[in-house]
Amino acid sequence: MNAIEEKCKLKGVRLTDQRKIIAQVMSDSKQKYGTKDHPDVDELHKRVTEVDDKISIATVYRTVKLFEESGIVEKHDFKGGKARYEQSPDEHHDHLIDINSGEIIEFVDKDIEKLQDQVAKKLGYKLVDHKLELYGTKIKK
Amino acid sequence: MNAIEEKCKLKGVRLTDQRKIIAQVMSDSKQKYGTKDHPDVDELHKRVTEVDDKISIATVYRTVKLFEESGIVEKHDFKGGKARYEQSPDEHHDHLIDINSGEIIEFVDKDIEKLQDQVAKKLGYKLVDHKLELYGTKIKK
DNA sequence: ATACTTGCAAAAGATTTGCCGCATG
DNA sequence: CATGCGGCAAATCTTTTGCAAGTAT
Repeated sequence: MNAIEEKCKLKGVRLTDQRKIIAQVMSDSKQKYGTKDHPDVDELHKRVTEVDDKISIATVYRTVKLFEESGIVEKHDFKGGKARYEQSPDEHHDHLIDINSGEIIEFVDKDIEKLQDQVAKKLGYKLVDHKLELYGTKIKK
Repeated sequence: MNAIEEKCKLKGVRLTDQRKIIAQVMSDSKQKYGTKDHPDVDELHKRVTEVDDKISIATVYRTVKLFEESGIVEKHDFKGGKARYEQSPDEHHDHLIDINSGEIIEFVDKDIEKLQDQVAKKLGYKLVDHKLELYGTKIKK
């Protein structure tokens, strides 16, 4: 059983055949597709229909939303207009997006995180969430 | 003449009556509406039609896009689905969004900026752009 | 039985575009 | 005159939803 199914069980999210397939595809996106990708709904639908071509795109939308509300997957609104998803990571990370290739590199920087907390506090706020996206071009060596 | 009109002239963007009104409304958003707001297209249209009720929402869309492509205004995709705009600031800043009130606080943190550059470089990238949004709740004292 | 799921198609919300008359250089 | 601009409505794109039928508990 993949990690997403595990979490569904844990959170009491019912696992139907369709949801299992979507869970599998999202889990696979780490292993199968080179650099871990962050597929949008269209891409997910394409992949799940390779397993079962009866699954409608509405179900994919409903399922990612359900998973997101249960904290099982994360939604990102990178530039481009379509929401993109990834399995919720064990520990938070941010993203650097290659503006030429679209490739996404994940990174963690504890110092930045700490500074964010401090900035929020200084402004009189408790930090609840944050979004950090870096956009860059590859340096040729 | 307001700052947006100035920039249009500088960049050779033709100033029609409609564009002047939109430029004025965007410039005013700093002064007139309490905390500087970052209005979406609907809100802009509402304000613009108070001056000239013939202006269509398509024109507002076309104009903010034009202004954005000329670097005169900045577009933000905060949570909420609709793009929001602000006059391009003289110096870059990031945003803290109050998740209860929707209020937006602008801030600059040079240390965070520096770290972002370093992170990108370490990953083999030249930083071209970035987006940092903090979401928080007000601390009561 | 009862409540939840799904597929389909229609609806909704944000944004863009084609067309055609109008304005501006 | 020639090119660009704006208004309107229709089109597009992503996402959501109503409904009726199917599935799981």
